[in-house]
Amino acid sequence: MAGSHTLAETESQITSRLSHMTLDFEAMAVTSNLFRAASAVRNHFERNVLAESGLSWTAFVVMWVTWIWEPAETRDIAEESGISKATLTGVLKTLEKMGLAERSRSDADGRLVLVNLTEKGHKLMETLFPAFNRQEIEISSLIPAADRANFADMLRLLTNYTQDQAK
Amino acid sequence: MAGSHTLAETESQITSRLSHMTLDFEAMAVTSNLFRAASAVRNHFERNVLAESGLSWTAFVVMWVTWIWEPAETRDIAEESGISKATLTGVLKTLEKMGLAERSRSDADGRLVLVNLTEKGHKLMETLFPAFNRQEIEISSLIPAADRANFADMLRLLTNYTQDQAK
DNA sequence: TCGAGATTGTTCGGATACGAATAATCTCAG
DNA sequence: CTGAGATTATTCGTATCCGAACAATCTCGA
Repeated sequence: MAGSHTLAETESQITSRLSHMTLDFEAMAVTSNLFRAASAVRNHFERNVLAESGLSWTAFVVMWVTWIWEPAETRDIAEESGISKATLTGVLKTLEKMGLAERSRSDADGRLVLVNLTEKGHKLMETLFPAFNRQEIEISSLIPAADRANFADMLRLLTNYTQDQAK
Repeated sequence: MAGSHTLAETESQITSRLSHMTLDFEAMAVTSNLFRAASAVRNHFERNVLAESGLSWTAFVVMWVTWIWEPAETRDIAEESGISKATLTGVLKTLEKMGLAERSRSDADGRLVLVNLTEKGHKLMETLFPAFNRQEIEISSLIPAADRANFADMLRLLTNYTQDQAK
Protein backbone atom coordinates (compact mmCIF):
# COMPACT_ATOMS: atom_id res chain seq x y z
CA MET A 1 0.00 0.00 0.00
CA ALA A 2 1.70 3.21 -1.11
CA GLY A 3 1.25 6.18 1.14
CA SER A 4 3.01 7.90 3.96
CA HIS A 5 4.57 4.64 5.13
CA THR A 6 6.96 2.33 3.32
CA LEU A 7 5.90 -1.17 2.35
CA ALA A 8 8.19 -2.62 5.01
CA GLU A 9 6.84 -0.29 7.69
CA THR A 10 3.30 -1.20 6.70
CA GLU A 11 3.85 -4.96 6.80
CA SER A 12 5.69 -4.65 10.08
CA GLN A 13 2.89 -2.64 11.68
CA ILE A 14 0.27 -5.05 10.36
CA THR A 15 2.16 -8.04 11.78
CA SER A 16 2.55 -6.29 15.11
CA ARG A 17 -1.11 -5.19 15.36
CA LEU A 18 -2.67 -8.38 14.01
CA SER A 19 -0.29 -11.03 15.29
CA HIS A 20 -3.30 -13.06 16.44
CA MET A 21 -4.45 -13.51 12.84
CA THR A 22 -3.16 -15.39 9.83
CA LEU A 23 -2.76 -12.98 6.93
CA ASP A 24 -1.90 -13.49 3.31
CA PHE A 25 0.19 -10.40 2.47
CA GLU A 26 0.56 -11.39 -1.16
CA ALA A 27 -3.21 -11.65 -1.58
CA MET A 28 -3.64 -8.29 0.12
CA ALA A 29 -1.03 -6.78 -2.15
CA VAL A 30 -2.84 -7.92 -5.28
CA THR A 31 -6.23 -6.43 -4.46
CA SER A 32 -5.17 -3.28 -2.64
CA ASN A 33 -2.58 -2.34 -5.26
CA LEU A 34 -5.01 -3.11 -8.07
CA PHE A 35 -7.48 -0.62 -6.74
CA ARG A 36 -4.87 1.97 -5.82
CA ALA A 37 -3.29 1.77 -9.28
CA ALA A 38 -6.61 2.04 -11.10
CA SER A 39 -7.65 5.02 -8.99
CA ALA A 40 -4.32 6.78 -9.46
CA VAL A 41 -4.27 6.15 -13.21
CA ARG A 42 -7.85 7.39 -13.57
CA ASN A 43 -7.03 10.60 -11.66
CA HIS A 44 -3.88 11.05 -13.73
CA PHE A 45 -5.84 10.82 -16.99
CA GLU A 46 -8.64 13.07 -15.73
CA ARG A 47 -6.15 15.74 -14.67
CA ASN A 48 -3.74 15.58 -17.59
CA VAL A 49 -5.84 14.61 -20.62
CA LEU A 50 -9.54 14.88 -19.93
CA ALA A 51 -9.85 17.98 -17.75
CA GLU A 52 -9.42 20.32 -20.72
CA SER A 53 -12.57 18.98 -22.37
CA GLY A 54 -14.44 18.63 -19.11
CA LEU A 55 -14.83 14.88 -19.39
CA SER A 56 -14.59 12.33 -16.60
CA TRP A 57 -12.85 9.02 -17.18
CA THR A 58 -16.19 7.24 -17.47
CA ALA A 59 -17.68 9.83 -19.82
CA PHE A 60 -14.65 9.34 -22.07
CA VAL A 61 -14.96 5.55 -21.97
CA VAL A 62 -18.65 5.79 -22.89
CA MET A 63 -17.82 8.10 -25.80
CA TRP A 64 -15.05 5.75 -26.90
CA VAL A 65 -17.29 2.67 -26.87
CA THR A 66 -20.02 4.58 -28.69
CA TRP A 67 -17.52 5.86 -31.29
CA ILE A 68 -16.38 2.31 -32.06
CA TRP A 69 -19.79 0.62 -32.24
CA GLU A 70 -22.31 3.33 -33.15
CA PRO A 71 -25.16 3.20 -33.41
CA ALA A 72 -24.71 1.39 -30.09
CA GLU A 73 -27.33 -0.04 -27.75
CA THR A 74 -27.20 1.29 -24.20
CA ARG A 75 -27.16 -2.22 -22.68
CA ASP A 76 -24.01 -2.97 -24.70
CA ILE A 77 -22.37 0.36 -23.92
CA ALA A 78 -22.89 -0.20 -20.19
CA GLU A 79 -21.43 -3.70 -20.39
CA GLU A 80 -18.42 -2.70 -22.53
CA SER A 81 -17.79 0.28 -20.25
CA GLY A 82 -18.07 -1.77 -17.08
CA ILE A 83 -20.78 0.35 -15.48
CA SER A 84 -24.41 -0.31 -14.59
CA LYS A 85 -27.25 0.79 -16.84
CA ALA A 86 -28.40 3.18 -14.10
CA THR A 87 -25.01 4.87 -14.15
CA LEU A 88 -24.95 4.95 -17.95
CA THR A 89 -28.26 6.82 -18.00
CA GLY A 90 -26.70 9.54 -15.88
CA VAL A 91 -23.47 9.71 -17.87
CA LEU A 92 -25.41 9.94 -21.15
CA LYS A 93 -27.48 12.77 -19.70
CA THR A 94 -24.22 14.60 -19.03
CA LEU A 95 -22.88 13.89 -22.53
CA GLU A 96 -26.15 15.02 -24.12
CA LYS A 97 -26.06 18.20 -22.09
CA MET A 98 -22.55 18.81 -23.43
CA GLY A 99 -23.85 18.19 -26.95
CA LEU A 100 -21.52 15.25 -27.48
CA ALA A 101 -23.96 12.34 -27.81
CA GLU A 102 -27.61 11.73 -28.66
CA ARG A 103 -30.06 8.99 -27.81
CA SER A 104 -32.99 7.56 -29.71
CA ARG A 105 -35.46 4.78 -29.08
CA SER A 106 -35.00 1.73 -31.31
CA ASP A 107 -37.64 1.20 -34.02
CA ALA A 108 -37.07 -2.54 -33.89
CA ASP A 109 -37.54 -3.00 -30.14
CA GLY A 110 -39.19 -0.37 -27.97
CA ARG A 111 -37.20 -1.41 -24.95
CA LEU A 112 -33.85 -0.49 -26.52
CA VAL A 113 -32.13 2.88 -26.70
CA LEU A 114 -29.53 3.62 -29.38
CA VAL A 115 -26.68 6.10 -28.98
CA ASN A 116 -24.62 8.03 -31.51
CA LEU A 117 -21.96 10.65 -31.04
CA THR A 118 -22.91 14.05 -32.46
CA GLU A 119 -20.68 15.79 -35.01
CA LYS A 120 -19.22 17.73 -32.11
CA GLY A 121 -18.60 14.45 -30.31
CA HIS A 122 -16.80 13.00 -33.34
CA LYS A 123 -14.63 16.10 -33.68
CA LEU A 124 -13.70 15.92 -30.01
CA MET A 125 -12.73 12.24 -30.23
CA GLU A 126 -10.56 12.85 -33.32
CA THR A 127 -8.27 15.03 -31.20
CA LEU A 128 -8.85 13.71 -27.71
CA PHE A 129 -8.37 10.02 -28.40
CA PRO A 130 -4.83 10.36 -29.83
CA ALA A 131 -3.83 12.39 -26.76
CA PHE A 132 -5.41 9.76 -24.53
CA ASN A 133 -3.61 6.95 -26.36
CA ARG A 134 -0.27 8.79 -26.08
CA GLN A 135 -0.79 8.96 -22.34
CA GLU A 136 -1.73 5.26 -22.34
CA ILE A 137 1.58 4.54 -24.09
CA GLU A 138 3.45 6.61 -21.50
CA ILE A 139 1.77 4.84 -18.61
CA SER A 140 2.03 1.34 -20.00
CA SER A 141 5.73 1.85 -20.79
CA LEU A 142 6.28 1.59 -17.03
CA ILE A 143 5.47 -2.09 -17.43
CA PRO A 144 8.37 -3.97 -19.07
CA ALA A 145 7.45 -4.73 -22.69
CA ALA A 146 7.90 -8.46 -22.14
CA ASP A 147 5.35 -8.39 -19.31
CA ARG A 148 2.75 -6.09 -20.79
CA ALA A 149 0.50 -8.53 -22.65
CA ASN A 150 0.64 -10.96 -19.73
CA PHE A 151 -0.20 -8.15 -17.33
CA ALA A 152 -3.33 -7.30 -19.35
CA ASP A 153 -4.27 -10.97 -19.48
CA MET A 154 -3.99 -11.30 -15.71
CA LEU A 155 -6.23 -8.26 -15.32
CA ARG A 156 -8.78 -9.87 -17.65
CA LEU A 157 -8.71 -13.00 -15.46
CA LEU A 158 -9.73 -10.92 -12.45
CA THR A 159 -12.48 -9.09 -14.33
CA ASN A 160 -13.94 -12.19 -15.94
CA TYR A 161 -13.93 -14.21 -12.73
CA THR A 162 -15.59 -11.57 -10.58
CA GLN A 163 -18.14 -10.67 -13.25
CA ASP A 164 -18.98 -14.34 -13.87
CA GLN A 165 -19.60 -14.66 -10.13
CA ALA A 166 -22.13 -11.82 -10.37
CA LYS A 167 -24.22 -13.68 -12.94
CA MET B 1 -12.15 -4.77 -23.10
CA ALA B 2 -14.47 -7.45 -21.78
CA GLY B 3 -18.12 -7.04 -22.64
CA SER B 4 -20.60 -8.18 -25.21
CA HIS B 5 -17.89 -8.42 -27.85
CA THR B 6 -14.85 -10.65 -27.94
CA LEU B 7 -11.37 -9.16 -27.79
CA ALA B 8 -10.82 -10.05 -31.44
CA GLU B 9 -14.13 -8.48 -32.50
CA THR B 10 -13.29 -5.37 -30.56
CA GLU B 11 -9.82 -4.94 -32.04
CA SER B 12 -11.17 -5.64 -35.49
CA GLN B 13 -13.91 -3.04 -35.16
CA ILE B 14 -11.46 -0.48 -33.76
CA THR B 15 -9.08 -1.06 -36.66
CA SER B 16 -11.92 -0.73 -39.14
CA ARG B 17 -13.38 2.44 -37.58
CA LEU B 18 -10.11 4.19 -36.82
CA SER B 19 -7.93 3.05 -39.71
CA HIS B 20 -6.80 6.66 -40.16
CA MET B 21 -5.13 6.60 -36.76
CA THR B 22 -2.14 4.88 -35.27
CA LEU B 23 -3.19 3.03 -32.16
CA ASP B 24 -1.24 1.18 -29.54
CA PHE B 25 -3.53 -1.72 -28.62
CA GLU B 26 -1.19 -3.02 -25.96
CA ALA B 27 -1.18 0.35 -24.20
CA MET B 28 -4.97 0.51 -24.42
CA ALA B 29 -5.20 -3.00 -22.98
CA VAL B 30 -3.13 -2.06 -19.96
CA THR B 31 -5.15 0.96 -18.88
CA SER B 32 -8.64 -0.19 -19.83
CA ASN B 33 -8.23 -3.62 -18.26
CA LEU B 34 -6.68 -2.11 -15.14
CA PHE B 35 -9.73 0.00 -14.56
CA ARG B 36 -12.19 -2.73 -15.51
CA ALA B 37 -10.52 -5.24 -13.20
CA ALA B 38 -10.40 -2.84 -10.26
CA SER B 39 -14.04 -1.93 -10.71
CA ALA B 40 -15.13 -5.55 -11.02
CA VAL B 41 -13.08 -6.64 -7.99
CA ARG B 42 -14.45 -3.79 -5.90
CA ASN B 43 -18.03 -4.66 -6.84
CA HIS B 44 -17.32 -8.32 -6.11
CA PHE B 45 -16.06 -7.53 -2.60
CA GLU B 46 -18.89 -5.09 -1.90
CA ARG B 47 -21.50 -7.68 -2.91
CA ASN B 48 -19.96 -10.77 -1.36
CA VAL B 49 -18.11 -9.60 1.73
CA LEU B 50 -19.00 -6.04 2.67
CA ALA B 51 -22.74 -5.81 1.92
CA GLU B 52 -23.66 -7.71 5.07
CA SER B 53 -22.12 -5.06 7.30
CA GLY B 54 -23.25 -2.20 5.08
CA LEU B 55 -19.72 -1.03 4.25
CA SER B 56 -18.48 0.25 0.92
CA TRP B 57 -15.05 -0.75 -0.34
CA THR B 58 -13.62 2.64 0.65
CA ALA B 59 -15.25 2.64 4.07
CA PHE B 60 -13.62 -0.75 4.68
CA VAL B 61 -10.21 0.46 3.50
CA VAL B 62 -10.45 3.52 5.79
CA MET B 63 -11.35 1.27 8.72
CA TRP B 64 -8.49 -1.08 7.84
CA VAL B 65 -5.91 1.74 7.67
CA THR B 66 -7.22 3.23 10.92
CA TRP B 67 -7.12 -0.20 12.62
CA ILE B 68 -3.46 -0.66 11.69
CA TRP B 69 -2.19 2.82 12.60
CA GLU B 70 -4.57 4.19 15.22
CA PRO B 71 -4.63 6.74 16.51
CA ALA B 72 -4.22 7.82 12.88
CA GLU B 73 -4.10 11.32 11.40
CA THR B 74 -6.66 11.99 8.72
CA ARG B 75 -4.06 13.29 6.24
CA ASP B 76 -2.26 9.93 6.51
CA ILE B 77 -5.45 7.87 6.30
CA ALA B 78 -6.44 9.69 3.11
CA GLU B 79 -3.02 9.12 1.58
CA GLU B 80 -2.81 5.43 2.58
CA SER B 81 -6.36 4.87 1.33
CA GLY B 82 -5.72 6.62 -1.97
CA ILE B 83 -8.57 9.11 -1.61
CA SER B 84 -8.69 12.89 -1.20
CA LYS B 85 -9.11 14.52 2.20
CA ALA B 86 -12.49 15.86 1.07
CA THR B 87 -13.65 12.32 0.34
CA LEU B 88 -12.26 11.06 3.63
CA THR B 89 -14.28 13.66 5.57
CA GLY B 90 -17.43 12.24 4.02
CA VAL B 91 -16.49 8.60 4.55
CA LEU B 92 -15.60 9.28 8.21
CA LYS B 93 -18.97 10.96 8.66
CA THR B 94 -20.57 7.76 7.43
CA LEU B 95 -18.43 5.59 9.73
CA GLU B 96 -19.16 7.83 12.72
CA LYS B 97 -22.85 7.63 11.95
CA MET B 98 -22.53 3.84 11.97
CA GLY B 99 -20.72 4.08 15.32
CA LEU B 100 -17.60 2.44 13.90
CA ALA B 101 -15.04 5.27 14.18
CA GLU B 102 -14.52 8.49 16.12
CA ARG B 103 -12.61 11.65 15.44
CA SER B 104 -10.86 14.08 17.75
CA ARG B 105 -8.83 17.21 17.26
CA SER B 106 -5.11 16.79 17.99
CA ASP B 107 -3.81 18.49 21.18
CA ALA B 108 -0.39 18.90 19.62
CA ASP B 109 -1.47 20.63 16.42
CA GLY B 110 -4.89 22.20 16.06
CA ARG B 111 -4.94 21.57 12.36
CA LEU B 112 -4.82 17.81 12.71
CA VAL B 113 -7.65 15.34 13.29
CA LEU B 114 -7.04 11.93 14.84
CA VAL B 115 -9.16 8.86 14.22
CA ASN B 116 -9.73 5.71 16.22
CA LEU B 117 -12.05 2.79 15.67
CA THR B 118 -14.70 2.40 18.35
CA GLU B 119 -15.06 -0.84 20.27
CA LYS B 120 -17.84 -1.74 17.85
CA GLY B 121 -15.47 -0.95 15.00
CA HIS B 122 -12.77 -3.23 16.42
CA LYS B 123 -15.26 -6.06 16.90
CA LEU B 124 -16.44 -5.70 13.32
CA MET B 125 -12.89 -5.78 11.94
CA GLU B 126 -12.05 -8.91 13.96
CA THR B 127 -14.62 -10.85 11.96
CA LEU B 128 -14.82 -8.88 8.75
CA PHE B 129 -11.12 -8.69 7.94
CA PRO B 130 -10.53 -12.48 7.94
CA ALA B 131 -13.48 -12.89 5.56
CA PHE B 132 -12.11 -10.10 3.39
CA ASN B 133 -8.63 -11.66 3.35
CA ARG B 134 -10.10 -15.06 2.43
CA GLN B 135 -11.77 -13.43 -0.56
CA GLU B 136 -8.48 -11.70 -1.38
CA ILE B 137 -6.80 -15.11 -1.40
CA GLU B 138 -9.51 -16.51 -3.67
CA ILE B 139 -9.19 -13.60 -6.11
CA SER B 140 -5.41 -13.47 -6.14
CA SER B 141 -5.18 -17.22 -6.72
CA LEU B 142 -6.38 -16.46 -10.26
CA ILE B 143 -2.92 -14.98 -10.79
CA PRO B 144 -0.28 -17.74 -11.09
CA ALA B 145 1.71 -17.86 -7.86
CA ALA B 146 4.97 -17.23 -9.70
CA ASP B 147 3.55 -13.99 -11.16
CA ARG B 148 1.76 -12.63 -8.14
CA ALA B 149 4.48 -10.59 -6.45
CA ASN B 150 5.61 -9.20 -9.80
CA PHE B 151 2.02 -8.31 -10.66
CA ALA B 152 1.68 -6.31 -7.41
CA ASP B 153 5.02 -4.60 -8.10
CA MET B 154 3.89 -3.57 -11.59
CA LEU B 155 0.72 -2.12 -10.07
CA ARG B 156 2.84 -0.14 -7.60
CA LEU B 157 4.88 1.25 -10.51
CA LEU B 158 1.70 2.66 -12.04
CA THR B 159 0.46 4.14 -8.78
CA ASN B 160 3.78 5.68 -7.80
CA TYR B 161 4.41 7.19 -11.23
CA THR B 162 0.98 8.78 -11.58
CA GLN B 163 0.92 10.04 -8.01
CA ASP B 164 4.44 11.49 -8.31
CA GLN B 165 3.26 13.36 -11.40
CA ALA B 166 0.49 14.91 -9.31
CA LYS B 167 2.93 16.39 -6.87
C1' DT C 1 6.91 39.87 18.06
C1' DC C 2 4.61 39.77 13.82
C1' DG C 3 3.01 38.69 9.37
C1' DA C 4 3.49 35.99 5.08
C1' DG C 5 3.13 31.59 3.51
C1' DA C 6 2.06 26.84 4.20
C1' DT C 7 -0.80 23.15 5.89
C1' DT C 8 -4.86 21.13 7.62
C1' DG C 9 -9.89 19.70 7.46
C1' DT C 10 -14.50 21.05 6.00
C1' DT C 11 -18.01 22.67 2.91
C1' DC C 12 -19.97 23.11 -1.56
C1' DG C 13 -21.32 21.86 -6.11
C1' DG C 14 -21.51 18.60 -9.43
C1' DA C 15 -20.33 14.06 -11.33
C1' DT C 16 -20.15 9.10 -10.87
C1' DA C 17 -21.85 4.64 -8.91
C1' DC C 18 -25.26 1.12 -7.78
C1' DG C 19 -29.39 -1.62 -6.11
C1' DA C 20 -34.21 -1.55 -5.89
C1' DA C 21 -38.45 -0.21 -7.70
C1' DT C 22 -41.06 1.06 -11.63
C1' DA C 23 -43.15 1.33 -16.28
C1' DA C 24 -42.94 -0.05 -21.00
C1' DT C 25 -42.06 -3.51 -24.29
C1' DC C 26 -41.17 -8.14 -26.07
C1' DT C 27 -41.36 -13.34 -26.22
C1' DC C 28 -43.44 -17.50 -26.08
C1' DA C 29 -46.28 -21.23 -24.37
C1' DG C 30 -50.90 -22.56 -23.77
C1' DC D 1 -55.18 -14.40 -28.84
C1' DT D 2 -53.70 -13.81 -24.16
C1' DG D 3 -51.12 -13.51 -20.10
C1' DA D 4 -46.96 -14.79 -17.45
C1' DG D 5 -42.35 -14.01 -17.38
C1' DA D 6 -38.32 -11.73 -19.03
C1' DT D 7 -35.82 -7.71 -20.54
C1' DT D 8 -35.01 -2.97 -21.10
C1' DA D 9 -34.15 1.99 -19.46
C1' DT D 10 -35.27 5.33 -16.00
C1' DT D 11 -35.96 7.17 -11.43
C1' DC D 12 -34.87 7.42 -6.65
C1' DG D 13 -32.13 7.39 -2.60
C1' DT D 14 -27.76 7.13 -0.83
C1' DA D 15 -22.75 6.77 -0.96
C1' DT D 16 -18.46 8.00 -2.97
C1' DC D 17 -15.35 11.17 -5.44
C1' DC D 18 -12.81 15.42 -6.32
C1' DG D 19 -11.35 20.37 -7.06
C1' DA D 20 -12.00 24.87 -5.41
C1' DA D 21 -12.87 27.92 -1.79
C1' DC D 22 -12.67 28.82 2.92
C1' DA D 23 -11.43 29.18 7.93
C1' DA D 24 -8.31 27.81 11.48
C1' DT D 25 -3.76 26.76 12.86
C1' DC D 26 1.24 26.45 12.56
C1' DT D 27 6.06 27.74 11.05
C1' DC D 28 9.69 30.59 10.32
C1' DG D 29 12.23 34.55 8.77
C1' DA D 30 12.74 39.41 9.41
